Amino acid sequence: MTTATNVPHPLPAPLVEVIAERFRVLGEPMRIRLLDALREAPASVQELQVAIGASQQNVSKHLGVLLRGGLVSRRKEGNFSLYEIADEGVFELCEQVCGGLRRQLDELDSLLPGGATR
Amino acid sequence: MTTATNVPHPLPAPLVEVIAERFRVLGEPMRIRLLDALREAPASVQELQVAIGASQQNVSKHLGVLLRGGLVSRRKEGNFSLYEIADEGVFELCEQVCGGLRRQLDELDSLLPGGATR
DNA sequence: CTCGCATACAACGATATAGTTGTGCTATGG
DNA sequence: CCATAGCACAACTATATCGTTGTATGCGAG
Repeated sequence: MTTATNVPHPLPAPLVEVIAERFRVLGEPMRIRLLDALREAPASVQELQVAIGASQQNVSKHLGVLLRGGLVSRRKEGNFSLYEIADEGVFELCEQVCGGLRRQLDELDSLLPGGATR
Repeated sequence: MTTATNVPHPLPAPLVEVIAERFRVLGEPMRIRLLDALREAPASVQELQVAIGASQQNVSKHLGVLLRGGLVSRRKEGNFSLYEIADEGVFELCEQVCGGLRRQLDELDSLLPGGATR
């Protein structure tokens, strides 16, 4: 088991806020793309800007959100700022979301004329 | 293994949008609370309204968002609408988020004077 | 059929967020 | 010392979302 976190129910209000906050940080396509771009290795703002195709300011802004959210870490390397994934768990999160989406699609598929057997 | 979804990288743009969309749906405290309240059993709008302490309209609205997001399902039972968790995977998601939060706290804790040994 | 309850939907104001523009800060090189 | 590159931050506009108010719909009771 990768994560064993037994939480009480109903969830205490502050915890709910924190959980929602983390989801909200991830609820932006550009930030997902940034995290995906950082998947293999740390990168500078410029590299990410090129990889994603957005303005430097916008990339920096979203990286700031990810940084404050604790999802990435920043270290200055000479003239550059190198961003790095702080919690590899985010990829697991994304994969689980993909799994859920796939389940939904399969369910829809089985409702189509012909079902899932065709 | 509960979910085995191998996705290509970089993530194709439409997939990024869909993933972010799902996270965005979860990025609201009230919706987290609704899902948490539905954890054990399906419930009507009124029950959820009481359990959470929000207006009927607001509860119904957020349930609509969850419904359109495919996270809950709705079935009419006489005069009531019974909402039910559609994808149990959301709880796993929340627990993983909690795990990530705990890791962050532990890391911070180890940086305090006295470290994690005190 | 009329009334009342449970729910859904539309419109509105207030707040928040995304993306742009402009600018300041720091490090490197001449 | 000055110029430049890389990055972060503030201000601004447009859009989106939250929560509320008002109302419509559907079902059961009398």
